[in-house]
Amino acid sequence: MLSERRLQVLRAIVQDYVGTEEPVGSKALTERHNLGVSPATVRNDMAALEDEGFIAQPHTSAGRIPTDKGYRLFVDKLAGVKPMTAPERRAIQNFLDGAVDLDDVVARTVRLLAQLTRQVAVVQYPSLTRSTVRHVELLSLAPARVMLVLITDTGRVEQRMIDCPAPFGEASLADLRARLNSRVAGRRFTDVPRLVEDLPEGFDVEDRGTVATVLSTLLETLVEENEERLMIGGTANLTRFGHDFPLTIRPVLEALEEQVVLLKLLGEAGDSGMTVRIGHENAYEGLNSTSVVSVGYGSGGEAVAKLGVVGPTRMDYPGTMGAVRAVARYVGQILAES
Amino acid sequence: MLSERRLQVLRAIVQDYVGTEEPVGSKALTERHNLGVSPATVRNDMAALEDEGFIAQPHTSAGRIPTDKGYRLFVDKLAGVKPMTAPERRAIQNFLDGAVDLDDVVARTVRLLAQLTRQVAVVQYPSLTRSTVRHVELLSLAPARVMLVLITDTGRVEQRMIDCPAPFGEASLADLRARLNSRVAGRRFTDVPRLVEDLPEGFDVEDRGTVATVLSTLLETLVEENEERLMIGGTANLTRFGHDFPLTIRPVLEALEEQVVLLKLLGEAGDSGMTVRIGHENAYEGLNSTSVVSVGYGSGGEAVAKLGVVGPTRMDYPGTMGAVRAVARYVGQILAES
DNA sequence: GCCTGGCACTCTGTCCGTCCGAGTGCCAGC
DNA sequence: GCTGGCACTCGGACGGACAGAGTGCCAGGC
Repeated sequence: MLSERRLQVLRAIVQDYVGTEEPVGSKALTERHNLGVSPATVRNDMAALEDEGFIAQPHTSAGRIPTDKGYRLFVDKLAGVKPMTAPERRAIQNFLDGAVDLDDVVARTVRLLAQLTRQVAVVQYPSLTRSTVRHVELLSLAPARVMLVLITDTGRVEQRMIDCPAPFGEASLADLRARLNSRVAGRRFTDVPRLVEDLPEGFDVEDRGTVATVLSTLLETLVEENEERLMIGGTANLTRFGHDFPLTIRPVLEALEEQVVLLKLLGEAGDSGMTVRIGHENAYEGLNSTSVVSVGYGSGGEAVAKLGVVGPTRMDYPGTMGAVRAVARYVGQILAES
Repeated sequence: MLSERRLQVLRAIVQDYVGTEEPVGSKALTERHNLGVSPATVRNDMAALEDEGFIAQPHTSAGRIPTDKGYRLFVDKLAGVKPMTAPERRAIQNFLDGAVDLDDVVARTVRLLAQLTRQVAVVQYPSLTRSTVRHVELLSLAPARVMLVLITDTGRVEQRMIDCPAPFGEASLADLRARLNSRVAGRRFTDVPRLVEDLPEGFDVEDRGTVATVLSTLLETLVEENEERLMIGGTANLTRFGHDFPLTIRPVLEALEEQVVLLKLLGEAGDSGMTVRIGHENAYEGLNSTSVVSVGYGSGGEAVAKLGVVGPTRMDYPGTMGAVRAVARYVGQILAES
């Protein structure tokens, strides 16, 4: 186990390195932090920390920089979450309050997060699987062509075109619409399959094929839309990434374009509480020099989607975590109100 | 007026510079192109071209690089559009054919363009103003709450929540829905205001307020959605931008996040035919070192939106223009089929 | 036993002078 | 009007010297 002072030294190293972006040496450390010991002592501590793998030297006779493991310890044990100040909170709320619809909420959230953290922000659209049905609408566009429109409690709308196996009258359509809604309106998406299972039985034989087609399209929509959408922003902040530009930034930009990768990234994060993935803890190779801070958000107590930021491992963790948490909380409130 | 040979020299300079990314000198030029004259002669020509402002020297005793004006001349007079090869065309078509809905078409187009041109691709969603109404749906969510859903012929769906001034019965709603659709279905969006103008007159006095509210929301939707959406991709290609990274790339990334800027950029481009904006021809300062190649695309003969790429002024114009044109053409076909 | 000051060592980044090559502009001659 | 030749300029690469920062280790003190 590391002594209390060694932990303090690690904390000081992380803080200084995050601030200056340069390897930090023993002398500078004692000057900037009241450790109450001499540089020589700190050197011994640093040697120990290096042995344990928490810090490393870029090259002999340079200062130390934290390793992923060092950041991990820092985040877990040494740093809290820095709460937002009151003015910041007000600014967040004001900014989000202006949103007019779901797209706008998400867009504003991305902007806000990127601005607050000065990093790349990622916001997942509220997921279908966890939300509830507000309404299902069926529109007859042609005798054997129906459009299915699905409206969720978060204001999201999905539509699908359906080619029916047989012509389907307006009356039958209205009937189906009514029955469908009476069963699923207000219910969770995950419950829908069970709830509509026996619906075709109530219809005339010649209509059953169409009803079944409509239902299976509805169920498909639920599944397909689990490939959820997301929005990213603040990519310009990548330019503050580091010195050795093109090589660092390129894989990150590539990863950000792969929604699949990002969704997996957010998905891996725990459902409740904040998750911080540091450097190599990220499964995706291109993000090995980045950290991802993410958290679920939702309108009720439950998370319906996630949001977070992607930044260099050398980031201000307490501040970033504070901003992410605060934004998630306010977005949740906004969603609950609408 | 420049002599034929001087134009050839300019063309050679542009081609070489685009290929090597390095200032090109007189000797190298005569070696790589059959100009039939000696380096000394070429030097004279280059001096003349520099006087006219078509090329410039980064510093004394270096080779020349084209100026924006030089690229302009190159694009206008010296270079054609390089057509895609047959296999390329097939690949484009195959790739786009797999799309399942409008979002997917746009997403695939962005990907494709970015890949073909190795630059940043921008694709505008088909515009509402130029498309036609497929269907307008009204859903009663609560006694005095209605959801308006607008479906376009390009498959796009927009929804708005409406708080009615007075409760509005199901029967009135169905009535309004029917009348509204009979008037606007299949019509162009620009014609809608005129077509619905006198609609409230057919309703009971107590319903007229609500009808008017619904109509004004519909019209608002048309206008608001003129702030059209777009999708970008291939930002990772920015890493191939140049040597002096952070400074060049940052403003570009910032511009790309400002949809307003991009939309204006595309909007400024001419309605028909391909537009190439080179360097300082772009009004937005951050894009002064980039060129934008854009073209309209649409399902019929008419353009419903635009797409294009953003890249360094030092780009392969003929190839880029060929790719942009080809993609626009095939996207148009896809939209026409669906 | 732990902390401290001192010392020798190592490595990087920088500065400076030199050198080389590429490219230019100009001029006289064909 | 083209060409070869020539002197000139300038940037980039190379290499040595130097300063600064940081380290590891050791002997001594609390």
